[in-house]
Amino acid sequence: MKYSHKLSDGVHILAYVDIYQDADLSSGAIAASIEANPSLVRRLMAQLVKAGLLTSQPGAAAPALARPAAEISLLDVYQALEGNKELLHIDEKTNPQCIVGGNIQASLNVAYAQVQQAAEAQMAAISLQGIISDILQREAAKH
Amino acid sequence: MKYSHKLSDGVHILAYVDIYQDADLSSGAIAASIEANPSLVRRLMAQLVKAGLLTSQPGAAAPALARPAAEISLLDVYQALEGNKELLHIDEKTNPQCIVGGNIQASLNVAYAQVQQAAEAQMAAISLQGIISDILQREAAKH
DNA sequence: AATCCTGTTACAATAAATGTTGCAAGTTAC
DNA sequence: GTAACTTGCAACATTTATTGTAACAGGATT
Repeated sequence: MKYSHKLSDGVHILAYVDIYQDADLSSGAIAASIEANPSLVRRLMAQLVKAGLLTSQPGAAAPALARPAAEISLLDVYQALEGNKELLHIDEKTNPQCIVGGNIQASLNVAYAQVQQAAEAQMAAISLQGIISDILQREAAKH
Repeated sequence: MKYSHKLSDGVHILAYVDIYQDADLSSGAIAASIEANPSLVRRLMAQLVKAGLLTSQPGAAAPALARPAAEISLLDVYQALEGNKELLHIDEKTNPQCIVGGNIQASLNVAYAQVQQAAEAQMAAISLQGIISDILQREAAKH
């Protein structure tokens, strides 16, 4: 399959809404920045709204962060857009009559959960505010 | 795309080789345990051999772990089969003329590298021996 | 010599992602 | 109040990384 960049695009949307809050915040404008199409942006925004990270108004291009960027973590965005999607994936079709095939799924589930937890702890430690500040610093450094 | 279970299948192969070392270790026998096809198993085994985790002999069904299972980590297997594949993926096509689009790739690269490192540290802490022991314990608990 | 095996390649099929299109319904400006 | 925008949602097409399948040269075993 293709690799997902929902998380990247989701962060992009939230950062855009924060940085350009006094400019055009239509899905078309944001899509131009992501170089994606407005429909995808609206799909992602709908998920961010549902997860309580963003507010929006039907009919009006007026999205806003639902809470301060410092209180939104990368993990919040990940879970909003990817749900409980695991980073690593079990092979769910193994031969149950084999010692290995019959038990490895359970064993790997434990191991993968540990990896997932480590990754999520790190994602929780990264805030949207940190990313926005980094973006603005990089922009300032260009001039 | 499909989700990759190369890592799961790779661990499966290594565990199988260790547990069934006195039985049939042909790619067909291992494939039957994974419920995959022998060609896939041979492809994965070739990568494990190249990475120095497994030994094999052309023409003879005689694979063996290249070093003790306690000295093979989940990270070793991951890197053998997935190379340097990142768990999270940047959107590489953003508008460089936008403050967000022009800088977010670099910002997210840093953030994602931190997440990757946390996940890899956890993978490094999980040994093949640990997984094999867990498999054998689960099997024993069935009776 | 016959039969199995590995190692490798090329191509087909599958599945999860994004792209595209269309439209009902809300909002704003005039 | 109507024209021109917007969001929100759904259906379908396209893309692409994966696994599946088939074929075959060459080594190993009996």
